[in-house]
Amino acid sequence: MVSGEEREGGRPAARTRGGAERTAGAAGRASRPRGRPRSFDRATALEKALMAFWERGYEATSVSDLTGVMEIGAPSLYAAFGDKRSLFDEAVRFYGERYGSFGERALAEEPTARAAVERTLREAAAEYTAPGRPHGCMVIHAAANCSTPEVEESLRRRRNANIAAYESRIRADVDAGRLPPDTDAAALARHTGAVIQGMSQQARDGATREELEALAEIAMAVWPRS
Amino acid sequence: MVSGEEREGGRPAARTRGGAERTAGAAGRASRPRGRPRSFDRATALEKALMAFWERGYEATSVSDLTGVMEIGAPSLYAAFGDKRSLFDEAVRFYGERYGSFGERALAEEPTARAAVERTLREAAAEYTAPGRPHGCMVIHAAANCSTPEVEESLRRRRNANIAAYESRIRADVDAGRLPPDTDAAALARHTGAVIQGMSQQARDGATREELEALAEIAMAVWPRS
DNA sequence: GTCTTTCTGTAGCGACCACTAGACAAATCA
DNA sequence: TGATTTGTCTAGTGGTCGCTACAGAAAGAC
Repeated sequence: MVSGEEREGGRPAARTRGGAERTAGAAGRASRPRGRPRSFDRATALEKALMAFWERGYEATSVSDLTGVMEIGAPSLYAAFGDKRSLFDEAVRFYGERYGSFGERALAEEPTARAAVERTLREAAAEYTAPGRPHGCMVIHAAANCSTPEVEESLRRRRNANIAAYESRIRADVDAGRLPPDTDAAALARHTGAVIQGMSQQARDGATREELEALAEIAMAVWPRS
Repeated sequence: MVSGEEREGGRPAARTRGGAERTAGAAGRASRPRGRPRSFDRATALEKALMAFWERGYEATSVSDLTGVMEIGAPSLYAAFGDKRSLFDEAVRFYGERYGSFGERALAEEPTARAAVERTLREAAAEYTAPGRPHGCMVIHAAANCSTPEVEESLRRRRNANIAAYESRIRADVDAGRLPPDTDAAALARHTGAVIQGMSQQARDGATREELEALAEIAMAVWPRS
């Protein structure tokens, strides 16, 4: 095939030929690609697929659904994106860059973990209910009921990594004295995660009873001191 | 058919003939059921089905999976339970009675909403991670990615009803003076729900941005006052 | 124009889905 | 002993799943 990249299964890899990277050849000779040009825009087709996956989840979105919303035939989909799994992975990556990065941004830009989490929660309320796109977080919802273990595992690791990111940021604030030294960083991070995806989701993802009990105890602090 | 009960589709309804309700006839004549007796215990088969649905969700649990764990043939399943939807509904009802009622019990038995919620959270940490059965809450997880709208709607109403129950109980405590009068009962109820199923899940179920923002603001109260 | 390359549309692959017809088995009733 | 009733077993049904072979269409290279 064109370049040396091949997938493990022997199927040819999805070729990418967007508007930007069409310089080819060895000596920088700017030649337009040979053969019949693609009749659809790859990026917008990917975004349509993302919306479908986000709305209905991985399993419940059939290739027929995808070709419908992307307005292309099945062979074009497979030529451009590989298979359903690869298209989903690429959609999740696109989602992470475009829609799901407000939490990381807050962690990077706010001076304290508290400010970062407060901003994250405020933005999540808006992001998760924004009009014109599916509600909620794609990473949290698209893996449920998934019968493909690899997809489930990949998304689970993303969620746990998010919680770990909160935890390390909180721990850094504790070490720096911006939070009291007796702060239970792990439990606090799990509380933040709980407000985002819930105790039940975390239990499915391997949290222990002790971890959930610590989360529950901290959650009680929101109650008024009478 | 045996009795007048028929389903709308014209298919015969699932007949129940467990160990307790085998008195039949008009004049209380205790006659054992005619015909070949069922070769499996309906209740244990239902519990096996419940575990499968709880573990994998509705869509991802095929009838083939069900007949496997229930150790019966497909015709026996359909004769005893109707169809996959009916079996799932019955399993959810069974789950609610057997595993998912600790929240309602706490609301009924504890003197204040605070105590009820505190106990519920503590018990949830144990229930959601109990060994020997699937982790997490079946009602929260079994509907995700579901391509059957009726199932999704039914479970969504259950979740919203749970939140409404918390809200009314909190409102009762506010009215009775056991909580400060400026308590935002709806937001507090949504916080409790959030710790159980998360902001994202609620956004999928129709919560508005304003509701989620109120939840986020209250969740910040767990942070230490420095 | 012809050749080569690449994409697209039709049409269909085998596998699995939820579900069931029909023959046989096992119980009660007479 | 039949006759009746009901459950189970075998072996499928039509439908959808993810995926693809193949022929034709549309571009550059010559």
